[in-house]
Amino acid sequence: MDKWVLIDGNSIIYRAFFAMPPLTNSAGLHTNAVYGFTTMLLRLLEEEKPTHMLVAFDAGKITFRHEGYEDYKGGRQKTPPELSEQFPVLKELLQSFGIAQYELPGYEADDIIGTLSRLADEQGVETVVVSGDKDMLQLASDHVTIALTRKGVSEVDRYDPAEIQDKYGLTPLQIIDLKGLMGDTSDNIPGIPGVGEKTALKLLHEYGSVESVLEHASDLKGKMQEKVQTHRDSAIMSKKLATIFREVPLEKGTEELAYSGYESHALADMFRKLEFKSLIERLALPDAGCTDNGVPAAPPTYEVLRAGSLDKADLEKLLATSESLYIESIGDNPHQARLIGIAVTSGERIVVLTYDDLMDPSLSAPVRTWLEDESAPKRGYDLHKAELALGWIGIHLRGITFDALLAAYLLDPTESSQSLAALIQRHGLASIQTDEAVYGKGARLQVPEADVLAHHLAAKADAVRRLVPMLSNELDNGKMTKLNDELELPLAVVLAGMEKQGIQVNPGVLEDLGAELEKGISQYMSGIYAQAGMEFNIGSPKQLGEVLFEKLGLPVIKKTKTGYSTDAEVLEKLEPYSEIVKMILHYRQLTKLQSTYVEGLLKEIRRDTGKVHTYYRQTIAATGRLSSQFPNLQNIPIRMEEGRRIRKAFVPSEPGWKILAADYSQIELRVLAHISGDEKMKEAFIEDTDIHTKTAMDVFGVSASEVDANMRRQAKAVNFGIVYGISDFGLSNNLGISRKDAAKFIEQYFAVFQGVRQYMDDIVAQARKDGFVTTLLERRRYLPEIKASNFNLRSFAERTAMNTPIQGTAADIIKLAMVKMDHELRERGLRSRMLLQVHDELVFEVPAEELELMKTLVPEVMESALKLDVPLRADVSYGDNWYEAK
DNA sequence: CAATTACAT
DNA sequence: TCAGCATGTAATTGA
Repeated sequence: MDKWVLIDGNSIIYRAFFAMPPLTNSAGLHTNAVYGFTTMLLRLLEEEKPTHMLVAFDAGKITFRHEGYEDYKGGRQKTPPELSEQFPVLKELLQSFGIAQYELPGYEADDIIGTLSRLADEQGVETVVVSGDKDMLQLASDHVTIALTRKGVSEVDRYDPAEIQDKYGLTPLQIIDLKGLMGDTSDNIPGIPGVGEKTALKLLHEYGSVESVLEHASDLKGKMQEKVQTHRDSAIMSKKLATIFREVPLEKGTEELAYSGYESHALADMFRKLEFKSLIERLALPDAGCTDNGVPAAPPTYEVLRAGSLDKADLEKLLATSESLYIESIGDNPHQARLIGIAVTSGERIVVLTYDDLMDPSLSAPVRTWLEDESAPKRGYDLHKAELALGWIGIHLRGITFDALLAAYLLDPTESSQSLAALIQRHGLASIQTDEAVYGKGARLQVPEADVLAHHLAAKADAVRRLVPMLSNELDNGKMTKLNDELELPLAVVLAGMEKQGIQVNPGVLEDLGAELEKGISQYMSGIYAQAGMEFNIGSPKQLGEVLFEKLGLPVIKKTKTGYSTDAEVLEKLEPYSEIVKMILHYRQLTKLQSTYVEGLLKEIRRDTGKVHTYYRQTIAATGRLSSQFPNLQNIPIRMEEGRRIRKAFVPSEPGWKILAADYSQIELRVLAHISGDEKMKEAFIEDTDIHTKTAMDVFGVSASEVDANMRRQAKAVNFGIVYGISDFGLSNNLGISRKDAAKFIEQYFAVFQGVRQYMDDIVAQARKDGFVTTLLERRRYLPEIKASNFNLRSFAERTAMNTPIQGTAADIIKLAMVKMDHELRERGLRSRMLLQVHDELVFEVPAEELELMKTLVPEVMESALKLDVPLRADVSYGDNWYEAK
């Protein structure tokens, strides 16, 4: 079976250029676009295994489209020279790959591809068209799928006609009509001014084509009719321009597109010229001067030793001079992860112990001693996870001095992958085998034979050894060394301690609650069935939608991509129409509590200890917050009484002890007051007044006694909005007022808190200038999209620029408090234990005799964690369980 | 595996 | 004109 892959060369190289960071070889030649293109090619070759392949290019500037419309592609930015110089390089590279390329004067790449895809259709050949241009969707058919690049170049979304129908409700050919109506700024196709994608789709769903829309123009309402009438010609011309010409007189036969694999030497030479070292290794291409084919690239320079092959003294010596270690465990939940081996490097010597080796005291005694030796420095990757995996088999990891995962997270917390493989790639190190290749995946996951495992772990430990100095250096450049060494690294140890300690959960409480919930659920269920007049799966939004909107004929408020929306917001609006709606809301509430919190939590309780052990992830949230998994203990209900009762199940693990909780009051607004320096806001906190009331007073210009509940509520919403990076739309949604009123509100707010406005303006400007924002402790977040031309992307980045320093600094502060608190507990020899962190709250279990001390110590530590221009405040409470500690 | 929904701060 | 408030995890459904 033949398989064709047709690539829109211009489109892809353009995308690649803008998606990749700048890259040059030592001769100063820019190579980023070619590099991006190449990675995409390699992926396609692997995934599609084409028998025929073609990269089509636009030839020259003038095409037949200019004959009717001179401004076609007018107003386009000139191609930057950094990109132009890469075109000839790409063409040369394609030659080395042995991939056909084609261009024809007077036609665009689209037309060439359109013509070939028509041939493919006629001959029934499976074909994939690769482009960054949505126009190409018009070529989709039973045999032709369109792969559109998504965010960068290596990721693509594939579309066949069914998916186009799903996404747009259009046939492939109607994509042309879509363009005819909405136009395309990048090609300077006008369409109908004022008609965007939404409107165009609505029209097409109604009338089917541009021509039909024009015919029925008189049916349209007011403004819309006017627009369509005045721009009839434009619409027709736009449609013509958007139509891909599929009858190009090709001079090439399809047999010339045959692809039979690349010749390693030619490709290797090309890659060397471009200095794509990682690709040479990835494809195991031959070294220069190496005559025969298939010689593996750059063999590892290190020596892999098994524990058994070293005598004790030799092993101890190696450990004493260790540079890095890698500890491997398999499984998502580190508390249940299976430890499978450890590798320790010292220069070019790497010793590996498998799990069995580690369980054999005669082999592993020195290693165990070393792992637990606080004074023996350890540099590794994800040692937090490792500490847990080791902890559960009775080995206490001590002396962590560097963690490549943490460092990578600090360097760029939004990077999509912080996996070791990704770090290796980003730093241009020799790539290693994927875990999937070594361990398999899913059901076939298994630990390989010891020798294979040893080599894999050695490769990882070696990579860590090479990464440490690079990452360290990068931290230094970003002024984050202190943040790393004094906050995140110590915190990782504190977290592991809290997690190993766990929190006691009383299953009886949950079971009783579960039984009660069950009763309520079945009552609501029968009520809902009765109202609906049928039984159906209430948990299925699809079935629920059918019942509500078709059977019962309730008005449709909002739609999702797949059907009717049935979220709480919609249901609340539907409440007046039918009794059933309220029952559904209650039913949802109860089933959520039942499945997530009662059943979910019960499943996580350890049989032996009666505790749950969450896992705090320190390298996930872009702002620096922690996240919690297995189970998530950061979203246990509190607002609604029914849910709040879940907290009664969280109890002290020793008789007579209490649960003590302390939470920061308004930490984010205090942080904002500090970093913005806004005098009014600082004053509010210094005087310790209720911030929302104070805001209401100032914004509405009334006295404290005149602030009613509604005014305070609105002020509170504005304060929240401010923290999130406010927009009039967001606020209007939240308060249920018009956008205009919301805008007025914000204006009044800023008139009062001028320092806040100044801060918001400054931080966005700064983000635009530097490309990133920072917290008080220099935690960094990059915001490349702040320069995007797309309004949504840019707005999102702007809000993030406003929010991240606030939320991130709040995260810094509580992390500091945790490290200090841990220190205090040890220093003072207290038995109290820190158990949980919930963003602005810390939870402890405390023996009776320490209660009085802890009631003052905990808030003291929290409030003094970081000195700001406004005081920090923490409120303490305690009780026999988490519910009582309120 | 993506989409929807809902819980927390 | 368009579109739309920050950060997460988890359960469930259904392709």
